[in-house]
Amino acid sequence: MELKNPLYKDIGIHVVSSIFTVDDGIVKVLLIKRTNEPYNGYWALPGGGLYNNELVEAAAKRELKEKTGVENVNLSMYKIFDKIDRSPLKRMIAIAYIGVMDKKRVHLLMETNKTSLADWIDIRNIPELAYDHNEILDSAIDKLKELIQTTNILKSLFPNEFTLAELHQVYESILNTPIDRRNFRKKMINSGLVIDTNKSINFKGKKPAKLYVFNNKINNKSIF
Amino acid sequence: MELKNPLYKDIGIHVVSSIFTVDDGIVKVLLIKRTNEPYNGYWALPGGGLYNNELVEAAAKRELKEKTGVENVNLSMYKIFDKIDRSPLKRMIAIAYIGVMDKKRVHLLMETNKTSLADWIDIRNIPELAYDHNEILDSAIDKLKELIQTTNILKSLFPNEFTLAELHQVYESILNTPIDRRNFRKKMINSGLVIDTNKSINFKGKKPAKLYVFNNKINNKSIF
DNA sequence: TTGACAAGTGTACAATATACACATATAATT
DNA sequence: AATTATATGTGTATATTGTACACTTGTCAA
Repeated sequence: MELKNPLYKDIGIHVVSSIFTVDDGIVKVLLIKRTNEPYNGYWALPGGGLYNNELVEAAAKRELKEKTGVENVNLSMYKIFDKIDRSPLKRMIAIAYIGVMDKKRVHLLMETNKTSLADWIDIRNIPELAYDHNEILDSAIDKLKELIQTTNILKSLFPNEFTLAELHQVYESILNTPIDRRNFRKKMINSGLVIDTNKSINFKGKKPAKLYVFNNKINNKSIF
Repeated sequence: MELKNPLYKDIGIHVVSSIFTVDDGIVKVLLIKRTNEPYNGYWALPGGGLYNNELVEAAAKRELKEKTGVENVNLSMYKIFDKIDRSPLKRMIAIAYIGVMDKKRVHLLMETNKTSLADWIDIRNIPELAYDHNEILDSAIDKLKELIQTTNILKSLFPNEFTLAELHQVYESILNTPIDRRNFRKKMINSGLVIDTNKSINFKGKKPAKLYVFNNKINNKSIF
């Protein structure tokens, strides 16, 4: 096909991921510290350029592994960031993904690899990020709030068994609002998002708590 | 920034739009007949390449106007289509948009312009389309069903006053299911999506029907 | 045995959804 | 002028779901 605009080939495609975890009630996002220009020394969302022979989501996963060491994460595309000047060197269109991980199951590349040092950062205390990544992260947080109410995205945070008390605390942390404990239990069970395993776990001095797992089928209506 | 993959610059970005209308109860989509290779003679969704100096949504609007004559349409990005071989000549990533138009307010370019002839096609009778456009259109139809229940996207179909009977017929056509007339009315009014104008219109031999307009604020919870 | 603790369950009330029936305004007919 | 056909407009009883709130239970430690 004939292309009208000679600069057409000069648009780059980036993938950017906002990976969240909940660490003892604190919602955190996975950031990398840049060690080269542009934005040398700034924190940024992990991401990078798309290769010609890979799918966009595969690129997001590859960059995530290369930059942070995190792998085996489910990603959902949620938005495109395309302002002309959002990257200083050349036009870059960012395709943004969102994901959730269990921090404890991840080994971060804490040694400096070619470009980055990764860490989990409290979302209530995000510094000035490289590029337009503050804007990308803000919209990812909004999307996360939506996704935990309509999908089983938190399955990645609790890949195995969990108690409803643990899940309750995560919902309150992410939605940043108190939720009645008893109604939360009813809604979670009725929504079909979680399944009773008929097993339970003992904590010292407390009544044993039932263990649940996430359902694999994805629901479609909002829980709250 | 150093790019690892020498083929990186060879990925093209396409925009593709699925524009819907409802014509006497029939849901139709705006297609163009291709008049050059590849897929010469096939129907296709209107779209084309992104220029270096324009926003993605602006490209979708520009291509829509060039290929069909349709302008002043609100577009919503809903998905990316990125299979490696979805376009035969070079790798093309399609960014897909959805929109709604009042057919009566549009003058299509029915004369052949450089590449296309446009027409409204019944979605129950879609032919084999160029590229992966059947797949793109199918997912657009699903998205349309979702959007009419959570946004005022149908404002484009009824930019001015309308009766609830007219709107009711459109909902039944798009959702392809009967909806109780009285409950539809209550939900529509209570949802805040529509506003009573306190005006009415007379049809021969029938009780005058109240006229409504769409609210500009966008709701966020499903109506049905 | 008792107390502390968080887990687990129930219930009354409010709000919303659903199914369904009758009254009303207009124009054409007699 | 009264009657009729047609689609508009409104109401209500019931079921379902959401919300607010209180008591009971199982374990460990004192």
